[in-house]
Amino acid sequence: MSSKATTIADVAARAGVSVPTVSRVLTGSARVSQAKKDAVEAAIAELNFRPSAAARMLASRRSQVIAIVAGDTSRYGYAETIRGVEEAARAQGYTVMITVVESQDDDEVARAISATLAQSVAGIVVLKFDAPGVAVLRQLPPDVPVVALSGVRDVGTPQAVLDETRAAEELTSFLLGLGHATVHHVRVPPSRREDGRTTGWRRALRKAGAPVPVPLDATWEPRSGREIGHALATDPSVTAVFCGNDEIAMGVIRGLNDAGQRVPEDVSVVGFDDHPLAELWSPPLTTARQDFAGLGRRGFQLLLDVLGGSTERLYSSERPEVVHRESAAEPRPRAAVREARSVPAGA
Amino acid sequence: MSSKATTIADVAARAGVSVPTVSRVLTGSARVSQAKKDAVEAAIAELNFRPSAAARMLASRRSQVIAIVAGDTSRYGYAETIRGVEEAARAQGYTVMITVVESQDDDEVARAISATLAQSVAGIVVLKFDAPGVAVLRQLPPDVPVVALSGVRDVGTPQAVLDETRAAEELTSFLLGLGHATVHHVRVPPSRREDGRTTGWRRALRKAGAPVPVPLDATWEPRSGREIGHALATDPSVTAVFCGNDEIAMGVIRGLNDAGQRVPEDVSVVGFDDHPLAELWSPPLTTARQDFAGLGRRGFQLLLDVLGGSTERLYSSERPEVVHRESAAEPRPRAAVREARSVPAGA
DNA sequence: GCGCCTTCTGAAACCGCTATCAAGAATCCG
DNA sequence: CGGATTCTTGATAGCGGTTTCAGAAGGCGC
Repeated sequence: MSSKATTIADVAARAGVSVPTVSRVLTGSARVSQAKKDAVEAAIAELNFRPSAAARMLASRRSQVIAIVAGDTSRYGYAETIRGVEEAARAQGYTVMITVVESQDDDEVARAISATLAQSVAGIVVLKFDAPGVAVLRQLPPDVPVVALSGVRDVGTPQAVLDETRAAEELTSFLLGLGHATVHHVRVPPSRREDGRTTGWRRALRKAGAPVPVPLDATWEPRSGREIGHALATDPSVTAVFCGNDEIAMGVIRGLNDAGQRVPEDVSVVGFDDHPLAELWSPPLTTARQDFAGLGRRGFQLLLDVLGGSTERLYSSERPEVVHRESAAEPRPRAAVREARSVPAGA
Repeated sequence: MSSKATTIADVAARAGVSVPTVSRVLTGSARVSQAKKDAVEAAIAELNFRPSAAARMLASRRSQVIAIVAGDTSRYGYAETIRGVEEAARAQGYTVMITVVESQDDDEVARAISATLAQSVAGIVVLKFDAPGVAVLRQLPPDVPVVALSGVRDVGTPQAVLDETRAAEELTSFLLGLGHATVHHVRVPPSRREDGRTTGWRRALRKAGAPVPVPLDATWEPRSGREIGHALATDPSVTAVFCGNDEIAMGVIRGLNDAGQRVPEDVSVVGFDDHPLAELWSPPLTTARQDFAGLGRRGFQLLLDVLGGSTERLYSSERPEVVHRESAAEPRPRAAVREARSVPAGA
């Protein structure tokens, strides 16, 4: 589908050299006299020749395409991570293909893997943020160069991680340190039995000897947080809430507000990710900043290492930084809580 | 990089048929006796054979890959549109490749086009939301199947559009109808000299005979809206603001709030897009709902029509629906404005 | 039972490029 | 100055499929 049916043979004819010589200047695989090189380059320019990636791939058994396999492409963390991978790949002359895996259903996972592998990609970056991602990773043939990107370290595959467990623990401990008796948790759909964020939260509570409430489940939709906020508002033991991500936190805050609770005066709410709108929300969200684009870039770099045949321990971890803003504060004293509660709810 | 070096020849040998026969069952291009067909299918399954897309492409000069060319991948509208294209493409067995064009710089545009075309794609979907997208569309060789996705209709290329001009006009008129003397406008980086949203806004003001303030320019960052909000707060003639997108609107509202102005009591603010957080914002945003994913799906469908050789007028337009929420209200009476202004700003 | 038309099927060519290899030209050395 | 190297270069053989094309088989009418 290239502009014209211009092939390497046309270029060779125009430049008065053989086909392999053109190939050599194209790939730089061997020396070519300056004169012929110039002639070839001129011919390429004049003919506006573009080598066919398919033919190259076939002949050389090498490819400049990488695939990103993900359960979603448009949600904040996913989109940012993809952006990071793409940027890094582009900088190195790689093209990126995207495969979406809808579910962890065997057929769907097999379809996605098939579609990806059929393209003769050089390597794969799997976004292991959710169950489909995990499933793909498990079913991928073992000899395919692959890097996993996620929030929790796993054995096996080379991977880049944002250590959400540690960050969640820190965030929860911070809330506890403020004087809250415990911290409730609203989680987003987990990638496995338990998310790193949930683990970190639980760990912090355990360490502090605080009671561990049952986590509440939100969907990826921010509005699901709102309903949970309504529910939370009816429970006077709720004074601090740790949400699986900022969007859910915003929903929860909204729900709490609907029910007349103020944040952070009545309830503290923290999120996760440092979404671009987190700082603009009222109140501005205390959260853990996740550098998704950076995760993507690190992931691609790792893939490059794998492709280069590196035998080192291919692993890169980074810890999200807790960002203190205004959605978390000390709990109000017991008496004050009662009092506030009897007052009609105001904006 | 396929799992094994399994080729069609291996399958043929295993099934006891010739190579072309295997190819025939693979592509369904010609009848094959049921017996051999079964044998081939069994062999394919046993060998876990996956035909090489590169080889197929080369031999058949056809491709099941489409490219999405976009100036960005992670911002809301872009990410959603990409999701829509990908979904529709996947449903039809197409694989999608992504090419990002950073700028409208000639070299960069040429690089992106080259990278895309080298992959022998079946067709291209260009996100014509910004200047780089427009530039790519202009420089693409004329014989490449391409569909443009955007907010303003253009001549030439087949395209799917979300008619933002009409929606912007409607939104602005609505504000005017509420009693505002004029509507200020904060625009996002435009794709051309003037955006559809800006045009619609201007048109509504003209029709109503209202003064046309100079538009203010925001970047894509929500926080840039905040600064503009601060500036807007100092101008008493500002009673209604139409923002280029919801995120900017949120920033503007935040900025207005910082300066002690309330929305919608003191100033009405409307956005554009109906971002998932728009309904959760305080106040919930009045905006125009843009179905980006739908745009993407329509775009892919159009591309399929182009590829099918359709000669009809390939064009699909949809009009965003105005969503009425609480960020827009009648202006307060003149006297009241004065009075409010003399009161110290409070949260 | 024979010629003619369908169906199936395999041999061979080819898609556009790279890898291998050997030949010819240029350069070097004692 | 002859033989040994070192460079360039083109012929040739694939890469893993698909696409003619023609032959082999089976079906039909008379």
